[in-house]
This record gives sequence, structure tokens and C-alpha cells, in this order.
Amino acid sequence: MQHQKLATIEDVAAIAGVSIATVSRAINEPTKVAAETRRKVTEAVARTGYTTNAMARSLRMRRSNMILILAPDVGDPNFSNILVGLETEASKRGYGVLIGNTQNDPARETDYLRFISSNQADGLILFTGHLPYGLGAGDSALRLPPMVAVNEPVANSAVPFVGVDNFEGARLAAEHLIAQGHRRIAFIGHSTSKAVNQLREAGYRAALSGAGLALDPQLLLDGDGTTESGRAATEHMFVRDVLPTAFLCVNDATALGVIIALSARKYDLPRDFSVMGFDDISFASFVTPSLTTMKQPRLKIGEEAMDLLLALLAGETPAQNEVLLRAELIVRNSVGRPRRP
Amino acid sequence: MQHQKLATIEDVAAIAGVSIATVSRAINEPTKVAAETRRKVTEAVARTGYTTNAMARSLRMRRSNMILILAPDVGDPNFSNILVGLETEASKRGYGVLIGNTQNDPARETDYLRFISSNQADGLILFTGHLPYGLGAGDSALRLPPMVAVNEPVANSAVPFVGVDNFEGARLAAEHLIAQGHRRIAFIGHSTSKAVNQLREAGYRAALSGAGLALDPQLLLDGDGTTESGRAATEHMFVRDVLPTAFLCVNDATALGVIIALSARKYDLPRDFSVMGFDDISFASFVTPSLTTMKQPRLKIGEEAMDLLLALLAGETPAQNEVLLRAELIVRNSVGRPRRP
DNA sequence: ATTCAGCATGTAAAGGTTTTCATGATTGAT
DNA sequence: ATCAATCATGAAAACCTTTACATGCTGAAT
Repeated sequence: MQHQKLATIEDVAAIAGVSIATVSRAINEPTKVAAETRRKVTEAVARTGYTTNAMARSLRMRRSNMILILAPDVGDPNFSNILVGLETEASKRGYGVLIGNTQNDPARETDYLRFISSNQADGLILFTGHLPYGLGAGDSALRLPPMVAVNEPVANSAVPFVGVDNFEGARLAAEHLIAQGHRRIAFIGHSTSKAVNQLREAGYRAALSGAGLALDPQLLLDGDGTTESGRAATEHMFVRDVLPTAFLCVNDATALGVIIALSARKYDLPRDFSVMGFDDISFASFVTPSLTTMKQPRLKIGEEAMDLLLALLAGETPAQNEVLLRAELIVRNSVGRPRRP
Repeated sequence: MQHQKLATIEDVAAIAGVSIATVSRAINEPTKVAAETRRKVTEAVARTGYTTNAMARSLRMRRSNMILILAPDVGDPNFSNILVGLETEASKRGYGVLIGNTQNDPARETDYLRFISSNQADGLILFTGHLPYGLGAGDSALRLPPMVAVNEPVANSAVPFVGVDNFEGARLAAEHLIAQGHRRIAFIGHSTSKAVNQLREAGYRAALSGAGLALDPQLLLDGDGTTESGRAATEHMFVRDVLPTAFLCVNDATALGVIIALSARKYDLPRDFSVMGFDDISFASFVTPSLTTMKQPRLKIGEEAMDLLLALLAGETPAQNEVLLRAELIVRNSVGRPRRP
């Protein structure tokens, strides 16, 4: 807009006394150019302050070196750190990241595909857990661009997934509680988020049966992943008077709700009850008591996902369709030995 | 990459039986085209699934309809909601947002300017509080692109700023404490973040003098905006045995530290002490006691900032160089009447 | 001495738009 | 009936690269 007219490759060529083809080569494939010419070009570039026009390049090369990230909620505590990983890796490899906040609105999802169909983005990172509306079955107009799912796998699809090993993580969590002496462990799930919940619940079950413990179905509750639902589920247990000694929650937000409910009832944690979360979101260490939880390697997830996507973009076929990273047990103060085991 | 060959404007023109110029007009300035022609073009577009190639368009029009957002820390709790506002408004107006996580690394800041110099972004939103390295004084190669600062104003510059009214907000906060009967109110600041801290401290001072209260310099502490620094500052007060009845903190993170310190000392809040924060970040409502604070209208800030930037981009000169939005008092449970006023 | 390979460079096409300018048709006024 | 003004459309230039192909040169191999 108010930029002064930018130098083009022609200006550089004129100053260096070579053709524009040579300038292009000197910049992009320096070895294919004589040392002396290279020097002249480099100098001319420095003198003009030339940077190649990305639009012209993209037009010619038919790729933009941009990645579109589609996320239902940019404010999600799980989102930001993964984003940092994605962005770091992309930036390192010369890619830029474009962000699309869909709010689970089909219209917005479709709208963002314009970046793909207009060549403004080469690949897609999906936080949404489903293919964007407009890329589904019948939408033949647009072939599927290379994409990678993160955080939540895309159901019924071959979309590669990078994320935490939910089954193993939940099992470790439950085993930690068992190791502390707990025998009656409740699981508060989140059935809306199918895949994640299912795996975490399965891990919980595996740990129980691994320890020879029976599962009391009354200790299996369903929430919606929010703090409020954790609170409600806890209250529900008191109403029915079926109490565990420990609560394993599908995520930290739910665990926070449990802590709030128990604190409101004047229980002392972790003396009276133990609570465990999953995710290790930022405030987990600030709650009272600070939350023992499973940490998602979010930075790493982001990096791996971007790495995989760029490999896909380069035409490689990935060795595996799913990259699972280990969750790490973070011991804080919300878990102790049960009072009466 | 594995896209099938996309339809071009030529394909559409051929099918509609008109020239490509007409197709372009039919799409971009429908009124300048006869109704019948328009119909034919629309039909041809539908049949081919044509979308205009953004690269070619950008090349020709010399703008990309992209905005670059430079943020030091994408994980900052203040960041994400502002981002949603920015993104929503941009998307509504046909712009995309590109995200650059600088981590306050000068090299990365400079690197991201390639998006500007290569025409991949038309404007800039700055969360950093300073001009990116490479855009400073001597760097004549690149004229300043249109930009707007958010969250933190850019010192010594004419860069327009959109943000919360820190002075007024802090004053309201302090007045709230005064209205509860507090007379000895500590302020825990954050001098690294100059502008924000200075204004909030000024608001605090204004409220005190407005109420005819003297400022005890011993009640003015400095931190660095982190939870830990809030804790440390509180401890420091106990060591020196100069105690306020209320703590006004420069932000919520600091306030959380104060709460942690006081809770550790077994004080009952808000009976023994009152604590107030500023920002209303997500966990403010989950701490015990939940935090009374001033809420930043983050969504609105993002929207206004983007709005201003797009106006700048359109060549308008903004009426004012600074848009200040009101912070809202959020009353929760960390403030009460002092025990001995 | 001749041919060939390899190398550095240049020429020109292609990538897909938007927009200026020109053209011809239509309308309206005189 | 004539002329001017308006309107819809088309031809072609411009935006700035990358790259396939062509060219001319050097040096080695025959």
C-alpha cells in the first residue's frame, strides 16, 4: 500500500549484469551458478534490498508454503501450546501458518476451504475431529488436500493422527492411584468427545482389571468435559451415596470441578479424597490442592504433526498412520493414600 | 499437490462464451455486466467449481488480503481471546490471519517480516509492545506497513493502539476496595511492562488521592507479572511486617500468587485480607476464593483492532490514535470488608 | 583435429488474474 | 436524421517469478 515500490528480480539482474534466470538460480540453487556471478548477484540483492515476491513465486510454483490450521476453539487450553509447536516447526521449514477459528460452525469450516481451493494454503491441520464440511463424501469439486489431525482423530477416515497415547496415559494414571492404595476409583468421562474419552476410559478399565479389581458401574459417570460437569457428577455421587476414594477425570477441567465440589463440602484433599486429571493445562498447578495429572507433550505433538504434514506435502507416504506420544505423570498434591482402603 | 487441475477463469469464459475480462467483472463487479451475461457466467462457475486463484489475484492486485499477527507468546492468557476477535473480524471482511510467535526473539521478529516484504501480508498486528527488529529506525529498506498495536502500546511511536483503559480500570478497582472500607491498600506492580504497569499504578494512585487517602510507599511493591512474583511480594510484606488490608495486583497472575501466599499462611480470604486482580483470565473464577477482578473486553479489543487496521489499509486516517475500552468490574469472592478498617 | 560432454548462462513461456484502453452497439437528445 | 453519451464487451498488458530449452564455451577424450 504505502510501500515504496519494491525491487524486482529485473532490477537485481540489471545491476548484477546478468539475466533474471541467473538471479533466480543464484538465489535458489546457488551451486548451479559460477562463484563470481553468485557474488555479483548477492551484492546486487543487498544493494536493492530485494526479496522475492511470494505471490509471483507461488503462482508459478503452484504452492504457497502456507498451512491452514482449523480449530474449533482457539481459546482451548490444549490448543495454544500445540500451536506453538506447529508454528515453530513450520517456521523452521519456511512455512507460514494461517489460522481458522471455526467455532464448530459448518459455514465457517466451509468458508475456510477457500484458502485451500484458491491455493493459498497447501495443507491442513485439523483440531476439529472431523473433516471440514465441504470436504466430505460428495464434495467432488475439491480433492482432499494433505492433512493431519491433532488433538482429536478424524473418525472413519485415513487422516493421519498425531497425539498423546490416551489409552496408555489413562492406564498410567489409574495405576498411580492404585499404587497409592485406592480400590474404589471413579471415572468421570466425556462421551461427546468420542475417541478421546473411549480410549481414556479403556485405559482406566485396563488398569483396574490388570490389578484384579472389579469395576463398579456406579462409579462410571458421564460429563461433557467442562468444570461444571465435573462438579455436577460429584454432587450426583453424593446424592446416590456411592462414593469412591479417588476420582480419575477424563481431563483437568473436569477434575477442577470435582475439586470445587469436594472443597465446597469441606473435605480436605487429598486426605479425604484423591483427584486426578489429564492434560496438565496451565492452571493445574495453581488450584488448591495442585492437581496431579498426566501431561500431554503438547509442544512435541505440534512439532511432530507439522513434520508429518510437511512430509506428506513432499509426497512421502508416512510409515504409520498414527503417531502416539507418551503422557507424563505429573505428581502434585491432589492424590494421597486413601483413608480407609 | 494432489489436487486435480483446478478450473481457471479461461475455462469459465469458454463455457460461458465470453471473454475472461467479462468473467472477472461478473464475479467482482456484477453490476457492470448485463444480467444475461451474469447468469451465463454464474452457471459456468457453478459447473466448473471455479474459485479464483488467490495467488494470481494477489500478484496482480499487489495485496494478499492477509494480516500478520506478531505475538511474543501465543500461550499468554490474554492472547487467545483477542485473537478470536481479530480473527472473526478479519474473516468477516475476507481477510486471513497469519500467525507469528516471536518468543521475543529478535531473529524471529525479523524473519517474520519476510511476510511483509514478500507481499504475503498487507498489515501487521503487534502484541509485542515494540516495532519488530528490522523495522526500526535505520532499516530504510522496508517502509512501515500499516499496523496496529494491541495489548501493549508501542513506545515512542505513532502506531495506533487498541486496548483496555488501564488507568480508568485500575482506578475503578481501587475505588471498589475503598468502597468496601479498605484504607491500607497495597499495589503489586510489574515494572518490566512499562506502559501497562504505569497506567494501572497511576489509576491506583488517583483513586487513593480521590478518596483523600495518603499513599504509604511501603505498600508499593514491584514484581514481574508472574504468579511467583505475587507470592514473593506478599512474603516480603510479612517479613517487613507492613501489612495492608487489601492487595490490588497489576494482573490476575500476580493476584493468584498473593492468594497462594496468604492461603499458605492459613489466612481466611476475604475475611483476613482482600485481593483484587486485573484482566479476568480464564482461571480467575476457579481459584479459591474466586478472584474479584477487572475484565478486559478481549473479544471487542480484537475486533476493534482489526477494524482499525483494515481502515488503515483502505487508506483512511483514523480519527484517533488510541482506542480505549472500558474494563468491567467482576465481583467474586476475594474481596470483603476489612476486619479492622 | 574432431567430437562430445558438461557447464554457465540466456531466452522465452507459463502460471491466472485484474484493469486500461479500444470498439461497437444502443440510447437519448436535438 | 445526426450526434453525443452511455453501456457492455473484448484484446492485451502488467503483475513477478521459475524453469524447460537453447546456446555457446571449455576442456577432455578420441
